[in-house]
Amino acid sequence: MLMKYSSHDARGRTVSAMVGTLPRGPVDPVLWSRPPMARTDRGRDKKAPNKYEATINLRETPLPARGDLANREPQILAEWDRRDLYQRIRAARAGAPRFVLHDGPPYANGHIHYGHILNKILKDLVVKSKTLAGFDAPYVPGWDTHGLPIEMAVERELGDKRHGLDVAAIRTACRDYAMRFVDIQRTEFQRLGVLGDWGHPYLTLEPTYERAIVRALAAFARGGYLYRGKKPVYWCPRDGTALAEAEIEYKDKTSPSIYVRCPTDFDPARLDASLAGKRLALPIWTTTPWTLPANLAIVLGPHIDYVVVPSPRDAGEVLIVARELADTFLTAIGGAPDPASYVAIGRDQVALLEGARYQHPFIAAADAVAGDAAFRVWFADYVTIEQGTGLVHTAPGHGADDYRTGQAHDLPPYAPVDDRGRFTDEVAHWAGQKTDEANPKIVQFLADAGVLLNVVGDKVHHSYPHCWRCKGPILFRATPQWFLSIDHEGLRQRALEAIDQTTWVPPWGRNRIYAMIEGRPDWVLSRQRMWGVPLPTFYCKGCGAEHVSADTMEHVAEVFGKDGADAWWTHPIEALLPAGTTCHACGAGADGFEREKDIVDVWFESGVSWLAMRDHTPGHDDIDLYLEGSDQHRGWFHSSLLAGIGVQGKAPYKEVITHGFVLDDQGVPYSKSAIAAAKAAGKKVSYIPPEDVIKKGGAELFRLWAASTEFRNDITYSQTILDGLSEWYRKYRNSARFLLSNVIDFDPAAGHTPTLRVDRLMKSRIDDFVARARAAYDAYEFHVVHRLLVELVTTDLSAFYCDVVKDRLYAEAADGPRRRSAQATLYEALRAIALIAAPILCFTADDVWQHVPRRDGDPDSVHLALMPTGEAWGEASTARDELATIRRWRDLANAELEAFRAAKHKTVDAHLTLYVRDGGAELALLDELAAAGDLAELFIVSAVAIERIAADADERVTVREHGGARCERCWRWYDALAADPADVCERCAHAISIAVATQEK
RNA sequence: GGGCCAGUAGCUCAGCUGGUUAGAGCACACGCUUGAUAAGCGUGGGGUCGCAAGUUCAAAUCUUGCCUGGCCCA
Repeated sequence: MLMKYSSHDARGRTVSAMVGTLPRGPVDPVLWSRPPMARTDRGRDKKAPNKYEATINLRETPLPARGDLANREPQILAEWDRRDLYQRIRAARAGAPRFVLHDGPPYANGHIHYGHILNKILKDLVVKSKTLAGFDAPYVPGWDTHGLPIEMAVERELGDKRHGLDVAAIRTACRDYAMRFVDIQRTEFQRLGVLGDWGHPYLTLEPTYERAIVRALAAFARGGYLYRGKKPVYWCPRDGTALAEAEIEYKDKTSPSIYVRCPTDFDPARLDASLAGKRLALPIWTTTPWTLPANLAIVLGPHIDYVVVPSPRDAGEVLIVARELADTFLTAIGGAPDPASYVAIGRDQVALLEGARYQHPFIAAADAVAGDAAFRVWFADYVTIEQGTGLVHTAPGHGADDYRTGQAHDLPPYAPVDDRGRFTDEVAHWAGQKTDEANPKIVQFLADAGVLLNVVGDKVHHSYPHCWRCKGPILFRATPQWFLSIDHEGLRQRALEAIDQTTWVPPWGRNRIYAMIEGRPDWVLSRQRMWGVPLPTFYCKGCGAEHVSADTMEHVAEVFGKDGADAWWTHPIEALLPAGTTCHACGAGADGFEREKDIVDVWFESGVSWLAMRDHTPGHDDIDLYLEGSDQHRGWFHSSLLAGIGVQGKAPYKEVITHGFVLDDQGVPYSKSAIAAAKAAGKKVSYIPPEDVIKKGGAELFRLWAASTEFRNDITYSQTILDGLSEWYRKYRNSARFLLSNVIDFDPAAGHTPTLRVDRLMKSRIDDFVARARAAYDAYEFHVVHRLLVELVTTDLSAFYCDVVKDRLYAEAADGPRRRSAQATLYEALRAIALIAAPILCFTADDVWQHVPRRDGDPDSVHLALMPTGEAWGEASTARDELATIRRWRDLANAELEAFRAAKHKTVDAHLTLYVRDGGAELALLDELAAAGDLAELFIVSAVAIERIAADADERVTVREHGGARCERCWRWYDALAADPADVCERCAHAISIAVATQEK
């Protein structure tokens, strides 16, 4: 076998084969190996090839210079899939300490966006880093598949066809729709390199999941948390159905505009002495006269300034009104604005009105549904001074704000309007009439009663909610809903305690969710929809009694577990009830029951995912971590916590991590819609579709982006950032190539260790890096890992160690101790940067790993490997100090060499003199390095001399031409060269003889 | 309007419990190299630490207010 002057292409391979250190294990030639870089373009070099170049230890690496990630990532993914990498990791970590990250289910609707990308990659960083740290860290993705957006999308797709379909058929269409997007999103998530059990995700529409939902409800029912109450919802009187926020369209509408005075017996002199002897009335403004029969309170704003104005109709009466609205108010009721006549009322005096009684326009106090609590003045933040009077007519059964006020002051959500929008018999004059029919009659009635301040027929044109289906105006109306009581059995308190037993990252997450739980009202569980899991309750057709039974629910749960929630609509009612069920009130049998029509809030569904996982994937009973965007303090963290407390008495998680939102460089949320809106508003913004990035630079870029940013804050995304990350990627990849090409002939089993001082120092630096990177992974500080990697690769390896050690690697005898010592360090560096980067650069690190000479026990994928432990430099570290010394003197020398180079000299021609202060550790170190003959290498010059100077003299470096003779092989200058060949140095002569001898074997 | 959070060079990040001329990488400029070459090395410029008060011998670091932005509510 001859290789002495063989072609460049063959050389690397030949040497490698000779020492037998090609990567062991299966190597797929198509995927993992690329032809070595052709060097035929060398002919273009200005200089002729060095005659000794063939004896230099230049190796090739099969790792291509360019990532070509857009093409290679899919190949690598296919390879992972073919080798069943995820399941092999599971098998490899069987029995190891478990770490369970529980996936928050994205909604199965639409393609993934940047928020998803960030979230899934962060989760993958956790899972991969835990796996490399030795944990058994499974990842089972999930999807939220029920709910209104899907149901609405399906209704749109079906169009008029939906009218002929029964519930089961529509639900089937919803299921198909959801599954379509599960498949789409699964493909998109997998493309990001996220490893998980993609073949068996958890889905909220699976029968076992639906069973878990009902089981959780049963647990709450057993504890007595469920009750039926009333709450205002959007209601379409033509379709006879409740509507969700998303089903509302705002359109302009003309409505009556009425100002109504409500007299009080409150003495206005208490507001201001000048008002003594007057009567005070409260003017309210509304565009929905039909809600007046349900008026139970008037609300003022605590932060609004009020004035008292004279009534234009009645000299003995004064009206209180928001100062800002006084003029428009008086104009509207036919008076003349006269600021001089206004009496400003201090906030403290206005506050005296709290709880004051007023007289309803047409209902006597004795007839009030709320008894003594009705018809009083309260204060609330939602009062504005945009329109009206600054005094808000409040009907707890007909408005969301009104409802809250009602809750706060023991007022019922009174709504005497039926499903068709007709007044019930409770309403004296207009019973049976539709609200829009009754409106003008009510206005006339008010005028006749002398409480209308403006004139009959005043109108207002305003934006008003309409039904998305029939396009008609909607009502806000309290209807019966199922609630989960938050304060029953101390649920709220126990949830708050559980918050304090959970680790929140970042720590302020604790305060955020704490405040929300502390202040939240009861949970409205029911939704008037089809696409979900029914609330498993029944009603007795005979006596109307509710049947809310934990035993019945558990029975229903088992039915759902077998047949799915469709059973609610398809099975006979007897199949849904345990045998022998009777009405607790009248004793009627199962055939006398009817089933609930409402379904469960999807937040309750996702809130029990931890419970559903127990049946889905064994070993998920003990969840460590939830990781979602910070908006989930309100959402999933919140619902999961309450479900956890109610069902098992503790939170379903031990630790909760949140990340911020993806914003562009101007702070605009990075979503298609927000970017479009910002664009419309004249901002210079643009949206880069994720698929474009993947096509250009691969998903690895997204992973770098997610890892390099401090995710607990909001995260900026821009082309500039991607460009910067691409640069770093190239640096990483090239450095890995350099390392690979210089250890390709290194046999890890041969027992070489770093022996030279600088090699040992560098090995120590790598150990420190590894230890710190691991600590950063433990703290989920991926951006710190990223920074550590950048610092190690750019500063320590590329700019320092690799540069310095090149001479030894190339010029020393291939198997010489000085070269092996360097290789031993480079080998550790290579392993370290592959293993530490693996969670982040999951494709590239695995690619690199394929070419790393294997140690016994090394797996075929980096993701099956274990991270090294490393050893952090302590407070006092001689290695750190010594490296700092070397780097500092290099900096001093480099500054001097700048001028030397400017004078058309090469650095390697230089002879340096270091003027080092006597008596210190620095001098000792430099002396030692000089004695070992390693100093010239460190400065990449031909020679370095040391001069001792006084301890207070100025440190400096001088440079001059070395002179003498230049070695034709290593290009350094010497005082004398070798005898044979006569144009190289002694060292090179030796290396040549060894190389020739080896080749002739 | 309320709750929570953030604001350090063009970009991404350091800067611990307040203490020397605020650091690093990338980007930029200039130079070197051609044995990491669609690479590598060196040198250099660049920051009112969001703004304003205050506490202190001393503040990017503590306090207050304000501005800008985000999330969640209203």
